[in-house]
Amino acid sequence: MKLTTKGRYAVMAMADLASYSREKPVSLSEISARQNISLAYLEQLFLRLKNKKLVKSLRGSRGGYVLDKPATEIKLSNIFYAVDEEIKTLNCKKESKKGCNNKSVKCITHDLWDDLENHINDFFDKIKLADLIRKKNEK
Amino acid sequence: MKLTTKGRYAVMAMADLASYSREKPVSLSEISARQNISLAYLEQLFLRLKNKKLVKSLRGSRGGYVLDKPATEIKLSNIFYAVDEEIKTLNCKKESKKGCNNKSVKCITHDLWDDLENHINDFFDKIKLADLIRKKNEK
DNA sequence: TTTAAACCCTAGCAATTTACTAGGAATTGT
DNA sequence: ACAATTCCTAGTAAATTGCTAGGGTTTAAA
Repeated sequence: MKLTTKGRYAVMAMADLASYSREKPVSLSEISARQNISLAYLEQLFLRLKNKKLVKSLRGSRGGYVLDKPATEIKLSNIFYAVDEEIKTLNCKKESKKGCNNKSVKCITHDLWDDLENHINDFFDKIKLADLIRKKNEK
Repeated sequence: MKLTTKGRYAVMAMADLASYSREKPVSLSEISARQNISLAYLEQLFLRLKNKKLVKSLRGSRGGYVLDKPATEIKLSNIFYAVDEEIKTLNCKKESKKGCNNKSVKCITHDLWDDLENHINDFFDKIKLADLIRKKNEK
């Protein structure tokens, strides 16, 4: 069970953006340099973040990105969702409450994995981008 | 972020074992049939579970496995650890509290991933095999 | 004493997923 | 004009996953 770079990088980049885009947009090459993430990979992530209205882009020279809403209103779960970082603990269907592994009954541990998924999602639901920045500045 | 079959199957198999091995050992082919997990794959998992003293084997005909300690004393985290299902959220080193991504400073989100890891581990530390069985029987 | 049912153990491998790279097009400030 | 940027799609090497294969060894029971 491990976090992929998609989710990890997306949160890192958003935190970077939130820290540095007070006055002017931040270009991906800046973020790339500061966070050590390849530029082309960042571009892919920001396409999705833009589609989900988490960031706004300013094209052309001196362009870049800014947050599309206050950092206090962006949950980490929003970021994860935007870049398709999925929390998947079940292979049986979630909706159909019975019928796992091609059987007619719910598997023994079905509810367990469901609980785990909720447990993790709660974690990301509770934390806002602003919380990350605050923590960083406190040090 | 997804759970691999190693951890998932191991917990399912252990829950099955705990439910059915009251009087006599349970063979892997029984578990394989009930849980829909390939026999050869189960064998691999049980080798590890045995090494970590979570189950005891009885070889030969009519043999099988039994729990090596009461279901109340087996945490899900023990099972995960036994089969190497790792919870990994960081790619930077955990011990060295600074120095992520080949840089000299801790990355912005280092503590976040650390917290997430603890959050997930807590979940598996709190739940015992016996809890799964109890839940199942209550229904 | 033979046989079958079980555990024991290692190696290998196909399919999938991940983590990118490549290559270009469109936009805009200077 | 031109340099810096975002925009967009494809492709692909490496790693990981989820097994399978194939041979042991042990033991109860016929």
